[in-house]
Amino acid sequence: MLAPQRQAAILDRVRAAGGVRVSDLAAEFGVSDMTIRRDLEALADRGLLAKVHGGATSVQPGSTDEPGFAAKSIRQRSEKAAIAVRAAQLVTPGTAVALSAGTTTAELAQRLVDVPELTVVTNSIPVADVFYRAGRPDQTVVLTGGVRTPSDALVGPVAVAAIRSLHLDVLFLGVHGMSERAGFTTPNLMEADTNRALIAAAERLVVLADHTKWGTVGISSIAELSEAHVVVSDAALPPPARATLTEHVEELVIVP
Amino acid sequence: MLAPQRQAAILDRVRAAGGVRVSDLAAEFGVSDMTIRRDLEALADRGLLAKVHGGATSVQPGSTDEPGFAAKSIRQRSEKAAIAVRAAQLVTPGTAVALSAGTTTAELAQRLVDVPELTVVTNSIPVADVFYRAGRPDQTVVLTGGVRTPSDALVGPVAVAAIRSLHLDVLFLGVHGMSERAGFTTPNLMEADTNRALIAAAERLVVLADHTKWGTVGISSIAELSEAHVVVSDAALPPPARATLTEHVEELVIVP
DNA sequence: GCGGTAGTGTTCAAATCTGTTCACTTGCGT
DNA sequence: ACGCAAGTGAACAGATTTGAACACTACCGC
Repeated sequence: MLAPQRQAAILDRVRAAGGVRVSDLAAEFGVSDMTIRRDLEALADRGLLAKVHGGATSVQPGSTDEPGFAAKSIRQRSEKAAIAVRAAQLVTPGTAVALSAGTTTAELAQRLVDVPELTVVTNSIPVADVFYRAGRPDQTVVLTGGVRTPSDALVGPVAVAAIRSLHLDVLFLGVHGMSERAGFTTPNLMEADTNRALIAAAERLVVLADHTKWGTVGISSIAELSEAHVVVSDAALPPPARATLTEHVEELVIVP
Repeated sequence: MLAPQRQAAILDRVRAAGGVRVSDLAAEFGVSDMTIRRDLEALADRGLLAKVHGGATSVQPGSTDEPGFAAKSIRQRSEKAAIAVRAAQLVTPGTAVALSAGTTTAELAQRLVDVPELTVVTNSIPVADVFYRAGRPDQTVVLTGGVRTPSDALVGPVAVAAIRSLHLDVLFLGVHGMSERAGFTTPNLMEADTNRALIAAAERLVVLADHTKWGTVGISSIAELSEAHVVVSDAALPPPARATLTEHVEELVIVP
């Protein structure tokens, strides 16, 4: 077995089990402890796991801040952050806003903890956590109920029923794909249901989608392009996409 | 198991149950008391929990509580654990159970992750977390929505509405106080509403209450004593309390 | 108050893990 | 053929973790 293969396998083990032991890996791959240690050191240098006495553990997300998720997505994250900053400007103090589940909306949540008198409705546990940790007494956070998906969203009939009983001023929706034909889409059927309920409960719809989302089509449609009032995206969005979006939505906001 | 993994697991337990005992953890992880103490010390140094005589508690309540309260709650933990073990025996695989918020129900949750085909409804984020981390595909966990209280319970109209749409076989209810006159009580008005909704949605009501709860009266009544089908308590419950409870409820279960 | 029980921290030894150094093999290009 | 760089294994000294013993302390019931 080649070293890069072995390291990839180690990484899988760490991700799956949460932690590995040097001695176990050495026995399993039939190499010496030293070799495993060197593998772990290489992986730790790339920020893919954390070396500890006796082995290694997966890097725990959220413990400190955002320890390098993967080198390649750094740039995309800064675009998401920029989109979140711009979207935060669309929020008026004292209103009721909804945030769907997703990394971009989680980023937006961080920017909204300073908005006074805000009422926030979300089906994302991480998003609710952001506001809860801030602990502002003038803000109200409502978590919709439901069944938890692997991406920490709450979905299903309970979530939909909870959302139906509420009326929001504006929904910030993170999507997985958008195209002229399919509109806004997600790969998760249950999440699509929940998101449609959120759209129905909100006066206005703001979609947050970086340029990589254009042309991607998830299995399940959430809404037509024309249902969005505002789409916030980044400068790398190609001109044809801009033209199509401008045609369908009230306002297309591009962040630098 | 690696030391950092063990410490992370300890932290989870503390957050879920509000407190842990050294001896319990030592038995659970198969290490010596000293090792657990050193883990707790390391975590306490990082401000992640508070060490007390006999174990550790979540760092939250340290600011307002009089000294001694935390230690006392730790000492009662083994009683709560025994109550949880006994209550777990009342659960039939394949049924739909509800768990209210509270440290005792969190303890019970740990005992229920091994029950096959279980559907769990709860308004407690820590309880939902316990099942979510176990990640059993045959179990369904439904989190009711609502506004988050300082004790990580979800309450309010959204929670009540979500619960009303569901029908459960049995509810395990943790209470803060019980007495003949006031029945089962809690100090939190909003939680009382949610708990009443849970009672209405469930066929049977099992109340979990260690002996210290007898004679305590919270501001808000949840239910009459006679509304409970089963009460599970511990051996330190005084004879007069036993007599009164036996008179009102179908079954009084005392754990040794 | 006072004794008994349970919990705590210190100290020490054993076990285990770690990184460094050096030797060896293998594949590659000059 | 030769050098050489990368990868690996072995040995060893030093560091870390763990468990047990023991003297000390805190808490509870009486």
